[in-house]
Amino acid sequence: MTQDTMTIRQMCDAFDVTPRTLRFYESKELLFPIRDGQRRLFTRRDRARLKLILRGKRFGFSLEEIRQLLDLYYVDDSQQTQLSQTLDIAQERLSDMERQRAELDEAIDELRNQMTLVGDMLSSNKPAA
Amino acid sequence: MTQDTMTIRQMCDAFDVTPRTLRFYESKELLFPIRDGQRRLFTRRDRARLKLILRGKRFGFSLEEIRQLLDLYYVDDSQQTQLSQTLDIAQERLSDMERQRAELDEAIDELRNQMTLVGDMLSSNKPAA
DNA sequence: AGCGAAGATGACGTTTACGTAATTCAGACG
DNA sequence: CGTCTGAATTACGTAAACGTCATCTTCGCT
Repeated sequence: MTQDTMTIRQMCDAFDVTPRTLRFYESKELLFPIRDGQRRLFTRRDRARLKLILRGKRFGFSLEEIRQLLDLYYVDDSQQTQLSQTLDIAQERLSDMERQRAELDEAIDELRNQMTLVGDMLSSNKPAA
Repeated sequence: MTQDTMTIRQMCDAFDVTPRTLRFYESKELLFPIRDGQRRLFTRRDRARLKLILRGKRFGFSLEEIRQLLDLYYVDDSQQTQLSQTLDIAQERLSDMERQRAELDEAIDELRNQMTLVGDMLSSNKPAA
């Protein structure tokens, strides 16, 4: 079974990142590994967060934006007063993402068309050569 | 009617970018404004390209990646030999975008769920207070 | 002729997101 | 006990994408 905590190297292998990256994310308060002496131990929670971080990056979010999004996923009961504010942020992000999805659909269509055109140019000229 | 060419300021107003940005894009060969003396004049083609550049950025592409994509959109006949190679690049980009689209769907779903949960927490605790 | 606004041209500065040593430390092992 | 290995810390370096002066031209007016 998957262990409860992982060393930095295990994390690197599992997620294909460097130790530097993990330490950097910790310094930016995106991850909170516990310590065994001075060594970092990454918990299941850290792994879940890292997964979201890497996804966020693929979407073009900055680490700071990702940090705010992560806060939404890990809400503890002491934050109740901030919840509705957080919800507002989430609503904006959601709108952003839906806009982005619409744009992406459009862009995919355009790219497909363009590729068809280029493909036609290729196939219509080759026979002549 | 929209003019055939635009000054740098008109471009900035139209696309909400700075002059520096436009000059920078020219230096990176993303735009090719013509010159009137030493002044830049941006053509319809530059406008089309800039639109694609800004969209590409929203998708998280680097300027260099965008430059390669732009090449796909502005193919002249002298490039025939490179076309199929370009097509390969396009195919990869397309796959990337489709993967991103799938991930985005998933992320939107998760975010929606999370928001529902948080919303429930809010509405179930308020009455008690 | 003179002036102001728009634009051009360097050139150095800045932020983000790490890379890359150099050095240190702590536990494992022969 | 010496050493090797994995990891930590510190700190300087870097690429991308512009921002921000400081000059310098060049029109268009008055």
